[in-house]
Amino acid sequence: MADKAQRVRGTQDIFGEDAARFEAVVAAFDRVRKLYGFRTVQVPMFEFTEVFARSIGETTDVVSKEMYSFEDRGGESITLRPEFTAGISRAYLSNGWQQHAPLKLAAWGAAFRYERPQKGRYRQFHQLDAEIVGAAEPASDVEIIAFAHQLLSELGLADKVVLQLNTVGDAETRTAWREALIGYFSKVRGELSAESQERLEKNPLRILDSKDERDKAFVVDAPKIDAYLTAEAGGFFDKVQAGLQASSVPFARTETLVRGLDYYRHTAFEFVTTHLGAQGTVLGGGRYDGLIEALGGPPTPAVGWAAGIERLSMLIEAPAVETVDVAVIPMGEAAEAAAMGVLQQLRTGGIAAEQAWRGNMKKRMAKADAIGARVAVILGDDELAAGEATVKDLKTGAQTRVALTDLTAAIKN
RNA sequence: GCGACCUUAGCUCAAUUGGUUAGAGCGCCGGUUUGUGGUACCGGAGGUUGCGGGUUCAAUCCCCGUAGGUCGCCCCA
Repeated sequence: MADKAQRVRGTQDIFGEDAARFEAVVAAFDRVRKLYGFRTVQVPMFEFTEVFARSIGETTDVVSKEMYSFEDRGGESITLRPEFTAGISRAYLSNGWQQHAPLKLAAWGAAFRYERPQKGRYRQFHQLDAEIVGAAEPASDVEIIAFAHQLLSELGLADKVVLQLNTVGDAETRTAWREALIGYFSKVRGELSAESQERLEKNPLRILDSKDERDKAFVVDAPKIDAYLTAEAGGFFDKVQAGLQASSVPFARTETLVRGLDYYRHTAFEFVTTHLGAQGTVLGGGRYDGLIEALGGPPTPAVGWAAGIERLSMLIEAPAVETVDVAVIPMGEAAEAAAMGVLQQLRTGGIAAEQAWRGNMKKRMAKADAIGARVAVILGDDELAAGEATVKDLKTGAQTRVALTDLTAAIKN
């Protein structure tokens, strides 16, 4: 079927139960976000390539080989967003949103990454995103993590995920720790996995969460960040942990948790599950105090997270199927014409209604069941002549004649 | 980017060591006397076996390529 219309690899057509799951996740996000005072923001789906290159880091995989970049007709290099943080930070600068700081923002939508598709991993995927820009206080870290925790709890995932928490320290800490790690791993370089030998050059921190047994043996005794934390960084992390405890948000200190993207400082966290195979991270984030500066702005503290909507969708219980309350069943041509008016009356009255317009009476009743209707409005020549309709309660089977003008009220009761 | 497995009706799956009209369930359409349902029974439509090539008298089944999916690595949500 070479000619059969085919969708682009790694994209999805979300429908039926999948669509209901997706919607349930977004609805929960929108509900909880309001409880925490996060305002919605819409930023472009594409930006100048430079926005992502400068903020995420030229050497990262995301930038160096996973972006959907193209030249537009004006000759500008444009990139489909691979994540939300860079675009939101850019918007913060472009629009002078410093005046609103600290600014709590929530966004959701599509993001794009050219990767090998797997379960829970797509080339066009969808994220929930939360950011607090312009707040250096550890309380903001606590708040945004509490937000994430409540969201996951309301999605029924409290027992399926674990919050892993770590700090990568401030710039000074990070530099010192990084040097120590490079020194330590360089001595055993030859015994590391090929991937980790490469990481040693590009991103030594990531050796810590390697899955390779050869690496794990050395990771155990690798320099710990706690020994390199400055007094300030250590104090910050203490306050975050205390705040989480006060907020009843359970977490597991995970010393090997590091961030792949360059802009992170201090707090790093991930909600991880064992129910999605290799795609364990369901929500991840941290503090990125260095990012806005990297975009050419003033030093601006910020903290945020992103969650994969598809991954969350796969974990939650299936939502109840959507139903339509009323099925209007006309029999005969005159009734079919009259049904239009009945439908309009019901719908404008706030009642979900559909018309069964195909097949004999039996088929139409079956249609009523199929859409989950609890009431059938039957319209035939008899009823029409009397200006009435037969209203049938599909649970009890009870039928009553109701004047057409009273239909909406009668069904609402 | 690397490795492995998978790909048969709209959906989920069958088809004996390659053998001649590729089956079932669900769904869909129609019917079981003319306006009453979620069950049952009967009938029907629907497939160039992902696509391309090769081996063979013969391929859904073997080989190669290609596209997509799945699992792992990498990376990450």
